[in-house]
Amino acid sequence: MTATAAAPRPFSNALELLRAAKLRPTRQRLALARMLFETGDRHVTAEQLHGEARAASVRVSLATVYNTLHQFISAGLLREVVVDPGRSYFDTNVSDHHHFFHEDSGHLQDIPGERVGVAELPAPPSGTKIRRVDVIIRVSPERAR
Amino acid sequence: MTATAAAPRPFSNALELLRAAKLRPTRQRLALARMLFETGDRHVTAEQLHGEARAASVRVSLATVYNTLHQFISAGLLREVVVDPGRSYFDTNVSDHHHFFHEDSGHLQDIPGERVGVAELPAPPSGTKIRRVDVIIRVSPERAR
DNA sequence: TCACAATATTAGAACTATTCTAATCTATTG
DNA sequence: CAATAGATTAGAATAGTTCTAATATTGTGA
Repeated sequence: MTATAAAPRPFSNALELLRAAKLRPTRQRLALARMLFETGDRHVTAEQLHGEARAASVRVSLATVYNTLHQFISAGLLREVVVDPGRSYFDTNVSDHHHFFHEDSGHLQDIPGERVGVAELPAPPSGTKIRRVDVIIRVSPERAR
Repeated sequence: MTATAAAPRPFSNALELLRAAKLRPTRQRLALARMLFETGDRHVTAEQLHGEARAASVRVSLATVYNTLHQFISAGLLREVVVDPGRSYFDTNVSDHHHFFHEDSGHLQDIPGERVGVAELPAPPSGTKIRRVDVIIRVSPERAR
């Protein structure tokens, strides 16, 4: 049993990753994939990523950034984290984990380790199935509020 | 020690509740408070509440619905639940509890009992304080997806 | 009760994040 | 290298929410 396309990460490079996801390796997708996956885990908004791309002289439209992010989600390379009304965060860490959300700065941070979990997970309402459990720990500066 | 203004709920009526929150009992606020608090726990969006009001022939603008919801949040009568990008839910249950979110229908539901909690709550990042812990269990119809 | 000041409400404009459209461009395949 | 399927784009459109500034209502103190 060797490494297969189903494995969620260890892609040595963006090109491989796009191939595995059956997405044409266009200039834009390659650049975005590199920005997202070649550094450690990241939490970005579409606007942030777009800004970053332009700052790096990658010519890409905001529409393409959105398209690409959604394609990456469908491919299981990315997941969306909902913490702020009217702003979507995209998380490159797709393993089971949860988040600290810094309410003042809007910064999102993985909770390290596998230490957080829900005690006594309740049964889902009948006829439904649990798709995901999100734990958001909202924090703000000690003295604030 | 009799009932005081600090107690979060048992208000027999909307008028009392507004008084305790130091909000003038205007026609609109009274109507909205009744719709929100005189039946059991509710989860509504601003648009839903607005529609309901109009259906009940309460003349109130959407702007006022938003203003009022935010004032109720500030007064601790309501809390916001963030589960859906670009849509805010307002929850009349302000006690410690968590939610099932039905991804297909957009329906939000309290998880009954005090059974859900986070095991081994991690320490917050230094310099910060935990303001709230949200657990969202996302469900969808058994067969769907 | 009345007049006044403080507070609320409103319609509609504005704003933000996101999605859509349909025209143009690019990658892949034979 | 031509044909075609798929990708990108600018800009328009949309959805939810907030803002603005004009008007209306409420509580108060005489």
